[in-house]
Amino acid sequence: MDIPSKYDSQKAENHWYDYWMENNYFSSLPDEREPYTIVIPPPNVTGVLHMGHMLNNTIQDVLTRRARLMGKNACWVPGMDHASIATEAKVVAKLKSEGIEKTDLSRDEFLKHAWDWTNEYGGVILEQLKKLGCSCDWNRTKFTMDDDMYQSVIKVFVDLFNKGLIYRGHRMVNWDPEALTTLSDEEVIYEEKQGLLYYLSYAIEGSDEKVTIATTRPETILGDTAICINPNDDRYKHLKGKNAIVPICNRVIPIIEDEYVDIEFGTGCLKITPAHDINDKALGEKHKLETIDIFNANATLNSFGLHYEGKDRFVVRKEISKELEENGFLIKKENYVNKVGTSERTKAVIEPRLSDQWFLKMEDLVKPALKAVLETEEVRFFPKKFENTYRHWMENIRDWNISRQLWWGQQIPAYYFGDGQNDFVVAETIESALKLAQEKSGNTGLSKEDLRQDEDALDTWFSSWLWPISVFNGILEPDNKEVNYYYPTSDLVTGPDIIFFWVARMIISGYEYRDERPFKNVYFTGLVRDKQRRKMSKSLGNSPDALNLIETYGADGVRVGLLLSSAAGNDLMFDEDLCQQGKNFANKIWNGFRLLKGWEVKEQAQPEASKLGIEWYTAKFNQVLEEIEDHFSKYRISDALMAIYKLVWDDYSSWLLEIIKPEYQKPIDKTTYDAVIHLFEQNLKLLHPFMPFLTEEVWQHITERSAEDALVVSEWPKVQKTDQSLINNFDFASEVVSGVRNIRKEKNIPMKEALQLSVLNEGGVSNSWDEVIKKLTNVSEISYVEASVDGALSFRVKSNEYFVPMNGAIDIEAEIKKIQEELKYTKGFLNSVEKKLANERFVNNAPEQVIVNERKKQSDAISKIETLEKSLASLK
RNA sequence: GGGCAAUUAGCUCAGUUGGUUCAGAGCACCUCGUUUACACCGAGGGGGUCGGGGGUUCGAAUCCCUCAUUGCCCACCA
Repeated sequence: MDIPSKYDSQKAENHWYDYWMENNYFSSLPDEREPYTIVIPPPNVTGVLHMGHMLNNTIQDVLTRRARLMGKNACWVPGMDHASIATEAKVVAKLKSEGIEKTDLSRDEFLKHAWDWTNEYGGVILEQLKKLGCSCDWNRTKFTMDDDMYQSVIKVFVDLFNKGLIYRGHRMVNWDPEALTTLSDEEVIYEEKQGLLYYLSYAIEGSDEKVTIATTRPETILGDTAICINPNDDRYKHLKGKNAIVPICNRVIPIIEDEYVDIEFGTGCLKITPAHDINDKALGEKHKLETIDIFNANATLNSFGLHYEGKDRFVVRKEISKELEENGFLIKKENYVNKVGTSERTKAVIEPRLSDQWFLKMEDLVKPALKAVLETEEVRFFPKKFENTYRHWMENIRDWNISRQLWWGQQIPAYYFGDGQNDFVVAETIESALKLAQEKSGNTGLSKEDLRQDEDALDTWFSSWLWPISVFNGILEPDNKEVNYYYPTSDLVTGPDIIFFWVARMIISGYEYRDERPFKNVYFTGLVRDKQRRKMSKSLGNSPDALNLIETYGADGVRVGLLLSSAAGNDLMFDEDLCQQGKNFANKIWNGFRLLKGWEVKEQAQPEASKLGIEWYTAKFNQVLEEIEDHFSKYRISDALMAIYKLVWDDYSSWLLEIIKPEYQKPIDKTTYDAVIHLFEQNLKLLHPFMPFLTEEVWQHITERSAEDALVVSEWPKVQKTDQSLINNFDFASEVVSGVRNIRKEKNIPMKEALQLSVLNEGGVSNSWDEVIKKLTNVSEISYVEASVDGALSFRVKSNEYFVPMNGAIDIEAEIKKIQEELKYTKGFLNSVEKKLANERFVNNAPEQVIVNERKKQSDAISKIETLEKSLASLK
């Protein structure tokens, strides 16, 4: 047999992935089986595979493959998200590099470029997922901008509008001056930045008095429309009812009073700029102040900026502070750390800005979604701690700003027919819009040409919140066979960073549009960090190249590496060594396969040791399988993997294979061989979800298989009743084996040299595992004796004492010392047990079983002490 | 500022309702071994006052209080 001693991952991976695809093993159609459905968190169409994806999709694949083996109709729906801001930004940048400005293009022209871009770069990440082994149903690949997906979004918008849940509002929103669009609150990231607090002096109208205010944004004084003081602040009582004069522009503004002002902060005196601060806007409305917007969309100043018109806000900040200083308005500057909102996508500093936007009322929509997670547990979170986060957000939810000033996305189906605030209609098609507009305006002469569709697109999440429904066309055809079969989906695997963006909103839309949860369980993965606990990111350059990793360690090795230490919700400290560990494991299994393949099989009697070994491992396998099932039921994926790892490496390879291994170049009996092949195959089934390629490779070569017998579609083992006594007996025997090995080690006796072993056993019962012990320790004979053996080294297991006769002189002193130490420890242990038992309060209060256990410990210790003392006496 | 979580071996983490030798696992480390599946290996071994302090209890890694440190989330004061 000529099998290389190292597993060649690359060869196997290409071959078996093609094989699975050719046999359609990943594709799913509704049938009579129980469905198991996962919808992929659609990666951005702009994205390339990073470690976060690797982890996330490995977990999904493990769950999917396991479900498939368990006989369920497994359906993992892949797809991509059009990611409006990110993609539009990339396309704009690309066009710019070609000398084309977005503003020079029509909407349709721009969209054509965007589609070209999507078609060229879009599928990359999905191809990479195949390399990882992901068993998605690729026939079902969806894109959030596909026609049917697009139509679903439009239909939902119209529906929500007709229900009165979508409204148009003039609101202060988070404006990204770089992307020239609005962001939702969730897309704004606050960062601490070192800035300055400027103390500015404003003159009081009609007097020589001055008042000092503190601001971090001196450039906004040109938009000031009031000064505000706290009515309880005695320092400023005399200013009530007076006016102040804004420096530079010399506008006269009122001094108003409001308890909102913090007397302690700054000077206790606040300038109000309703156009550029959310709190100022609230005060402005309350006190009916004028609103002066001093910025253009790109955050340069407009004509209200006077001589600063056209300059960027940060440039102006520097220049205006200089001008203020020169003219004596600047009293002082202080260092000040404040939190500045930045765009998640472009990193630009957010500008609060007033504009017309579309909003979705959340208050009522949220109710069933809140209940499903926190009361009925129809949707369960793993780990549970994220329920708190969810609750907090949902209970304090604000209306969702769903419009974006972008072209790449679903265009808002609102059509304007006049200039009035209410001169618009919302409809799925322009035809029905026209009809509605004619009715609303009373003008039957309106034509399509008179309608202008809203320029804005919808927030990307407004399409992905429908994902679990729309991938099965459940919005356009709510009663179709597919959605009825696959929905609700089973598990969702995603990161906690999008719990609000996506998870919560899918639950909301699920109840609104299916009156049912979108998924039963949500598994939150952690973030992948590097060894120094830094988040892996492109900008830091600390993220290893995914495909390189797969090439180096094999997809299976990488999968194992990622999963070995990633409890749900805990960040994963990624270290390539983990992949090495995975690769080593793959090689270990590979060599187990080589060993089996190398044996000559013959009809002959089965050795007793082999028979016992097979029986024991069968029991052990079942015991561990039970553990594994328990881990899976709690989504403890890495614990499940570790249980299998130890089962295969320790119990199967180190113990079972050594027990049944025939002598060198001797054949193995068929009974044992068949049994061990079966057990090996059982192992492969447990391993398959984690290491799909290696296991399929080995599976197909250990036994001749036809295509329908591929491992990927075989059957997950079922838990059988376990004979615990087999496991207990083995554990005992393995302790004896360790005892002998220790003596070999201590005395440097090579394995080749056979030993004798004597047992002093009070009961005098022979151990049925002697054959196993003999084989694993190279003991030629085990004899049962009535008294201690002279000239021998000894060790004890439970109350049995074992002797290994030595040819040379025994160091009696050392033996005595060893026994004395053991005696000392055991006596100390007995002492503590007896102290406990002598404590009346313990005996009275502890449960019965605990006391029984303590008494057992006591009697065991006593008999062990007896044994030890006898040995000691005989040595002396 | 408010909330949540965490702190156990060098590293990454288990430890379910307090109670069997409960102080564990994997990796790393050390010693020995190139024996005929695998040195990507085998056999053996060392290593922790369970973040500090206090309390409840017959009994605490586990429950309570407190302090410290770290992480995350929410809000945001010019």
